[in-house]
Amino acid sequence: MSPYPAQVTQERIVETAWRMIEEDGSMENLPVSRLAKELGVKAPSLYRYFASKAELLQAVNTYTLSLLFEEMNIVLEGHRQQAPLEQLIAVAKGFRQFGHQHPVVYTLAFTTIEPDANNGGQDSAEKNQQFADLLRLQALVSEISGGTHSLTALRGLLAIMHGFVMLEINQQLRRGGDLDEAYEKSVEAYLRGWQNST
Amino acid sequence: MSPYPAQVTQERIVETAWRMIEEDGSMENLPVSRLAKELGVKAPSLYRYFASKAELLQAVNTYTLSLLFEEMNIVLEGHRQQAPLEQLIAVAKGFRQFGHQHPVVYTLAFTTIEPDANNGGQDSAEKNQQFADLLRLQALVSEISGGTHSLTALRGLLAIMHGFVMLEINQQLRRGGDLDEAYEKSVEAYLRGWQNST
DNA sequence: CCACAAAAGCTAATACCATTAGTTTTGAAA
DNA sequence: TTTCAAAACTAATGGTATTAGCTTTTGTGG
Repeated sequence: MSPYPAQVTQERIVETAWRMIEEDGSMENLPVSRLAKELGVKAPSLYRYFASKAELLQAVNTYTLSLLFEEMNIVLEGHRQQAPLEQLIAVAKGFRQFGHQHPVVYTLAFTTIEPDANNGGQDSAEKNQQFADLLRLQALVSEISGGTHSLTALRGLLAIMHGFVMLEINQQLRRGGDLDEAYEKSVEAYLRGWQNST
Repeated sequence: MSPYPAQVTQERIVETAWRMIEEDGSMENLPVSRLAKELGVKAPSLYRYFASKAELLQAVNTYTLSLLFEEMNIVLEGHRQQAPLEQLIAVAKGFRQFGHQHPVVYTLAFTTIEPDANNGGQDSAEKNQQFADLLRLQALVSEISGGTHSLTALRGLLAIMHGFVMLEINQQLRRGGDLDEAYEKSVEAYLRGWQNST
């Protein structure tokens, strides 16, 4: 069909970059040249697929978030029959586990400031799906906090999950003790706190 | 005493870098050459004071954390007479305010992985002071959670504060609503959750 | 007042990286 | 077999951190 069939695809570039960033353990230590070599291609060729390295990293972040949300959905599916509190705790555990499994790309995804009006109307179905996932989570939270504060309560839950994982990844919680337990107990305390607040 | 008195000091380099990083709004867009020019000096001269740019950024982070802890202490001083819950809420507000006022250096300080055994025994009094500050905070938390879980409860508090601020800075909480209120309500819920857990 | 030594700064060079311009290769279709 | 457009390549540009080696500065001791 096409003269000179492509040797790489956007998807393969993104997934390879994603893997290499995580393996290298550093966010910025992936020269385009090294990525290109891994793909069996020279560096300038990649600029046919991405306008800049920043745009590539943006795609990596989108990929990371899609994996994270997918993981959360799987967890929810596995706990369908349980009470909202148990479901939320399960989600929280899955969230943290994801952060531990992919600390570098996780951090990258949550610390890159995406230039707002940059991508005109790229709602991208990705974002729509993630929005729906969050609504689903909010519905669960709502059953604990009551509907009036469900968005507020969801935000706090996201904050405590993300904050804990980030502090752990950056080794800012090292004073001994069981961090697994600290995480679960904290999430439980947070949700319990919303229960008693008509 | 010394022939040829220095035109810059470590302290001035760090504080200038700190200010420029925040003003530029980007963590890595501060070439050593630009920092040097601002200091009225050429780039290589700075290597007399720091072994590498990474080491300089490390010093910037230490400076950021010292300001943050100082701020928290000021808040505590101003709320001496109040109940533990009010003191902790005040601290939480101050923490978030600091993050908003210095988002770039804040993020940098909390996302730079410091190579553990790098600096041999640099306990540096800075760290000791911050450790003492955290103990003071833990004592307050203890009066709500009970002593048994005070470290766990403190960790959760740090997580919710840091997580919320980080999500805000990276614009990952944008769905309208009052974020000021969401933050305060979430922190309150969290602490309330620890109260009922003998 | 003068010379000197060492601290501090400077110039020049190296190696690396992102990105661009222009050229070459490839394979399907005519 | 010739053509052509996509895709990849080579070569160059401009910017960066960092190093090596030289020059300047100035307090101090003669």
